[in-house]
Amino acid sequence: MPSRGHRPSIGRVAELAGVSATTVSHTLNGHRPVSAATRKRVLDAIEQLGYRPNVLARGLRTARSQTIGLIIPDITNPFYPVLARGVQDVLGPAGYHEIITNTDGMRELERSALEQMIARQVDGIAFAVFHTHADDLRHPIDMGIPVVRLGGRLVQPGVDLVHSDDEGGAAEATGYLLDQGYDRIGFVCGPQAEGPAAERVTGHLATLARRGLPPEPSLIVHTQFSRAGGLAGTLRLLDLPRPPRAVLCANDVMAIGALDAARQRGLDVPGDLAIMGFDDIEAATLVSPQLTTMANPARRIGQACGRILLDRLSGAMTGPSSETIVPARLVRRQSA
Amino acid sequence: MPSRGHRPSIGRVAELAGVSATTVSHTLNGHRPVSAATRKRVLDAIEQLGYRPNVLARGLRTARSQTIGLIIPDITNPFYPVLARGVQDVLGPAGYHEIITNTDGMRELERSALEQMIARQVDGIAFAVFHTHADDLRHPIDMGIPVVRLGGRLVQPGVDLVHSDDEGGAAEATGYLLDQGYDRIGFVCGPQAEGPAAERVTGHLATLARRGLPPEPSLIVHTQFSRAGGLAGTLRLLDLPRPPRAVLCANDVMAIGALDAARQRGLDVPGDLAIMGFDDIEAATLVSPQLTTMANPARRIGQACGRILLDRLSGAMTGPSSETIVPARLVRRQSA
DNA sequence: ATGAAAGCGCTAACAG
DNA sequence: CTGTTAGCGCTTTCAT
Repeated sequence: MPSRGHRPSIGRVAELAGVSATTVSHTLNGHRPVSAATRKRVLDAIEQLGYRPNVLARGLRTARSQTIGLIIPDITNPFYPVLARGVQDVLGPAGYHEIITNTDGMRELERSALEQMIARQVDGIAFAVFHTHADDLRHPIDMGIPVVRLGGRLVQPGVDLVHSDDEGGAAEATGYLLDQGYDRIGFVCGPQAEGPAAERVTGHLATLARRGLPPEPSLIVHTQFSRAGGLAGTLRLLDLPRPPRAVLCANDVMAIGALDAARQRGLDVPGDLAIMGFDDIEAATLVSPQLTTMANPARRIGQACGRILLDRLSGAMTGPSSETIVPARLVRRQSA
Repeated sequence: MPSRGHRPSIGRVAELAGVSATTVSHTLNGHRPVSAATRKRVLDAIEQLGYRPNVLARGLRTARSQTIGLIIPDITNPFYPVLARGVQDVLGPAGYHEIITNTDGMRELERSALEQMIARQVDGIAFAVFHTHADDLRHPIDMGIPVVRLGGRLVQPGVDLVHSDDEGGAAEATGYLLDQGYDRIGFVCGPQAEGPAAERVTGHLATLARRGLPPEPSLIVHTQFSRAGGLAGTLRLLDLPRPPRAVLCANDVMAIGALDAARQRGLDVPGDLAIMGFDDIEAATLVSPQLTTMANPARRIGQACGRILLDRLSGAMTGPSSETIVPARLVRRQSA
């Protein structure tokens, strides 16, 4: 029975087993052969004392903390937990843990989070923040810490980039609606296309162009990234002289607002009006009718991030920077 | 400019500033006076080298890692990120970081997570897992690590307990509906009341009893904890000879199923049928009509947990174990 | 107001 | 196959 409130050290184990600390160390991490008899004595001592190797001490010695830092705006935003889980899918089995810091999008907090990560000797950093100057990442890069940036498009030496294919996703969504026979599609976008939303507009227009369809400026409305915004934007489209029979929204929350608009006008969805969202949030399956949407591949992004970090840490990857684009996936729910 | 790939140590700083490591240490954490002149030289050196104290090394010396472990089933379940954020609200400002482990509800993973936490020298553990034997927590307790259990009702020496007031919340919800003039209330519950759901049934019945209303067994239906379950359960209630005009569901997802049932039967909500949920998930505001519900105080629970951990770590709290019950909050959205 | 030295728990040369 | 020794970066007596 381990004694209360006291952590046994490798030395205590060695003492009890009648061997040196070195031998205990090697039985534990197999860096050199240990005789079966000795191994058993060591293992017994460990068992008896309830010994667990001190990861911090090991890290001090080996200069590897087996920890990676994840810096995000807000774990409460449902996108990030999934991302975090994706990172852990890959890094967890390799013995890494992650520490997460929320910045609420404040630059000062982002910066201090990075310094904290350095102070904690993280082996790698996953940085999921949109608006950051390249300068802010200088310190970790100079320290030789691998940094992966999640989202955004800024290519920067020393920083690997992973993001979803918003452009391709929107292009696919638009193509899907066109294939369903809707030749005029409304697009409900944010105030001014920023971040991923900009790429989504681009993708939408790209498909129209590729299919030889002239872009109608009146079919693209700018509004808020919210349920109310989606409602207002859709109503504007429905009030057009020749309203579209299908609307594509920049995200699911706006699409839910579009459903409100349809209900308000007594339109059947998708009979009278087809509505598509983007992201595949949980609520997409909880509204009626359920939303057809492009699944934002948060988990895959996290996994890709984890793999890159692992490759950097093992030396399997050495280039100055890479870019990984994870495809969005069409999720059909409205049988239009 | 800091040199690439090399972390300066306290010794390097001391050297550059022309003082001893001791003095650098003390300028940093103010454990003894340092002359203004010296302080400036040290700070300059730190700035120049881009030095950050190694938290791991400090922890090795002080036997405090400034880290707490959070063990949960799945960060992807929207309840837990909010909980985690609550914990950080309190612990973050005190200089603690948290490492999170997902167990997917598997006992073996829960156990190994606990051992990992010990190996990482966490200063405290927040354990949010329903079905765990008291035995599993023995090791951390024996090591003298404060453990807070989140959810569940098991009172155990050495383990502080924090959970939401599911019973009181359901009692309040029932009272609210009665106050609205609904004298017969249907309750849609899970297969067999387990976990928090059991307390919610208890609370519901308690209010009925308190108001002198006889319990009608037929008004309590058992079904699945899902949207489909909520739909089926509500239909069963609506098919009763004297159907209730109000239904209270054990969670929001089921309540959304209840909305489906109303729509299917052409009933206006809340005009013909009032529907209440429990938890206040994001989707509660995204369905139509929005759900009146009892907000599960995840963030408050996390904060309470953080405060307890902090008190235990500072020695401000010393009893063998405590129980904290965080009230659920009524969120009115259907103006019935 | 400042330094020297020891030691936290561990791993990795370097012996044998 | 096993042990001795040094040292990772830091804090903390004990001196001065």
